[in-house]
Amino acid sequence: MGDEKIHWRSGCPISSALDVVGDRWTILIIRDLIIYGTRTYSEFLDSPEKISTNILADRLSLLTSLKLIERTQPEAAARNNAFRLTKSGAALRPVLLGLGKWSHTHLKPFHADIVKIH
Amino acid sequence: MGDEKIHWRSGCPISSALDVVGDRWTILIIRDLIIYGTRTYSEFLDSPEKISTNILADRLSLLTSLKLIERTQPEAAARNNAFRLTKSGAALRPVLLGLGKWSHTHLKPFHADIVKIH
DNA sequence: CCGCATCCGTTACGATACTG
DNA sequence: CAGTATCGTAACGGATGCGG
Repeated sequence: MGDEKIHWRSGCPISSALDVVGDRWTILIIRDLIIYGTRTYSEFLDSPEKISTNILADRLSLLTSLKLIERTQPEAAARNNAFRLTKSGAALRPVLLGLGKWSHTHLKPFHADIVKIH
Repeated sequence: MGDEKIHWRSGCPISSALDVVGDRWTILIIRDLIIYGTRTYSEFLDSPEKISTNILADRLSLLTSLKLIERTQPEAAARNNAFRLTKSGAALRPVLLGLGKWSHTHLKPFHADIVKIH
């Protein structure tokens, strides 16, 4: 359920960051939290990229175990619950903004439909 | 071989950036170019994370077609060749530095062996 | 209903062997 | 040395089931 141990490929900090967020979906979940204020499981499912339920559950579990996100009411039932960023997760904001800016500047020739955030 | 079309999941710039560099290896190749001055195929293979030959060839081909990197001597034979960043690829530097900094600050509790770059 | 877990076909990865 | 071919394995992705 997502909390299987991470395989750290090296001691390089960039490599280690990718061992955590270096897949197609994890950063999108963090984007939803940082930029769009997404909070619940079904709100994440509504994002335009259409993550599937098992992947979402797996990543939420992993991000929780690494303390990038946490549940707003740890004691409450799942249906009443929501997620929010921790300081650690929120600290990824400049990275995401940098990615978005780079994308908008350098990927336009290959993907004309890229829009600006906000 | 790597230049198959990219599937753009949405118009979101962050999502689009991940459609290009959102896997475990692509950013490491760019890291090698930006931070360690790696230039040749065999030098990439020597990185501590040990990318395999087919993945490396595939990613180099993809990054070339998207003009994040280019060959230093396009006309020369493969064995005499090397890669370098284009402006577009080099523009990812702040993103990589941000990732490294985040990692060093927030991943230490889970991976004590993280070292600093340089 | 909502938040997952499970099943299962398909795709991507990763190690190794091999070729020009 | 710079790749390509092959093939076993792991991850993904969609459908569905199920408990609270």
